[in-house]
Amino acid sequence: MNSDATSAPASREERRDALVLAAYNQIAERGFEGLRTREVAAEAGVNIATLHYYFPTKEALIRGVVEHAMRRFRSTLAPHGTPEAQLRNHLRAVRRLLQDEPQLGAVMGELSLRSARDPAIAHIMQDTNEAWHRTLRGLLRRAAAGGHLKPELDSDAVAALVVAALTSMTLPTVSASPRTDQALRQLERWLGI
Amino acid sequence: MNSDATSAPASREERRDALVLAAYNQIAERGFEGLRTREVAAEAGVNIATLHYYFPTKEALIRGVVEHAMRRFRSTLAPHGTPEAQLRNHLRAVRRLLQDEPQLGAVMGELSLRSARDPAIAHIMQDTNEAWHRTLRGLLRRAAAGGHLKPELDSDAVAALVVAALTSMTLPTVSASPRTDQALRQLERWLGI
DNA sequence: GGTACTCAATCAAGTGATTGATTAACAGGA
DNA sequence: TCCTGTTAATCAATCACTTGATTGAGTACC
Repeated sequence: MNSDATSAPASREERRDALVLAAYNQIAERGFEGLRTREVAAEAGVNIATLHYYFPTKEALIRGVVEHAMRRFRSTLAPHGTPEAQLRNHLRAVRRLLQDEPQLGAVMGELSLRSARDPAIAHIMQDTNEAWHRTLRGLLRRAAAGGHLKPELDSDAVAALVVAALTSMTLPTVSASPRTDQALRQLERWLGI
Repeated sequence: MNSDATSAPASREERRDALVLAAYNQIAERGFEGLRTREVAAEAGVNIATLHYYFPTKEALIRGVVEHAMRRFRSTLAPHGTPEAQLRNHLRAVRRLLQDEPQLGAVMGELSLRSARDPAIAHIMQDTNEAWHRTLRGLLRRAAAGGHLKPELDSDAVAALVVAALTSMTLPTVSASPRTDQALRQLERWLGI
C-alpha cells in the first residue's frame, strides 16, 4: 500500500504527523477550548473519518500532540558549547526557542494547565521537568567545579528557580512583556555568567 | 423587587456574584475547554435563561470572572508588616495565596493563555502585572534605602524576575512540584532577606 | 400598569464518532 | 500474465447528543 515518497498517498507516519501538527497549531492558536477535530482534519487535508482512522478519539490525538511537544522541547535541553558557556547557552536557548516558536510555549502552557486534570499528561510533563532539572543541576555543578560559579551554590534550588523563571515564559502575560529579558539578565547576573 | 437578605430572591449583585463564582470554579477545575453555561447556571441554582438575563453572552460571564480574579489577586499585593519585612512578606503572601487558593492560580493561568487571543483580557492582565511590578519595585527600593538590600540592586530587573518566578506558580507543573519552595528560598537568599 | 426577574420549551448550529461504500495496492495461485 | 482475495486507506452521509442563545408566559413588587 505504501508507495514511494514522491507520490500520494503519504506514508502512515507522515499522515499521523500532519494531523498532530494541525492539532498542535490549533491548540497554540485557540487553546483546547477551540480544538475541533473537523478543523484539524481539514487543515491536514483529510476527511474527519480519516482522522479517526489514525486516532480513534480526540484524546488520542491530544496525546500525540503531547508527545510532539515534549520531543520538541527536550531536544533543546541538550547542552552545547564549552562547559563554562553551557549554562548561559542553556538559558538563552530556551528563551530563544520560546521566542522563535511561540506556539511551543502556548502548547506547553495549555498542557501544563490540562495536566491538573489529566494524570497521563501530568506524568509526562513531570518526567520532562525532572529531566530538565537534572540537566540544569549538572550544568550548575560543572560550572561550579570549573570555578565559574561560587562552589557553595545550592544547585538544586538554583535549578528550581531557573526552571520556574523559564517556565513562566510559556505564559503570554510573561513572554509578551519586555521585562522578560530583564528577568533573564538578572538571573544571569546573580549566577555570575 | 429586592427583598431583604434573608429571603429569596437574592439581590441583583448577589445573583451575579454567584454566577461568576460558579464560572470561576468551573474554569479552575476544567479550564475554558470545560466551561458550560448550563452547568454554571445549575451550580448557581438558576435557569440557563436567568444566567443570560444577567450575562447576555458567555463572553460577558467570562469578563465577570476576569474582574473577580484580578480583584482577588490584587488584594494580596497590598504591603503589610515592617518595611524591612514587607518584601519577604510579599513573596510569602503570593506563594501562600496560590497554595491556599489553587483555583486562583488555575484561573490566572487559564486567563493568561486566553489573553493571547483576547485583547480585553490581555489589557487587564497587563495592567495588573504593571501594578504588581510597581509594587515590587517600591518594596525593593525601600528595602535598599533601609540598608536591607545592596543599594546597587537593579530593582527593575529583580522585580521582573520575582514576577516571573511567582507567576510560574500558577502552572500546575510548577506549583505541584516540591521544588517550588526551593526556588522561592533561593530567590530570598539571593535577595538577602 | 410597568418593571424586574424567573423559567420551560425551543431553536439553530455545532460536534465527536460511526457506518458502509469505494479505491488502490499487494500477494498468491493458476 | 491474469485473476482473485485481502488489506489499508479514504470519504460522504449520518447519528446522537451538546450547546449558547432566544422566546413567551408567569409572578411579584412598586
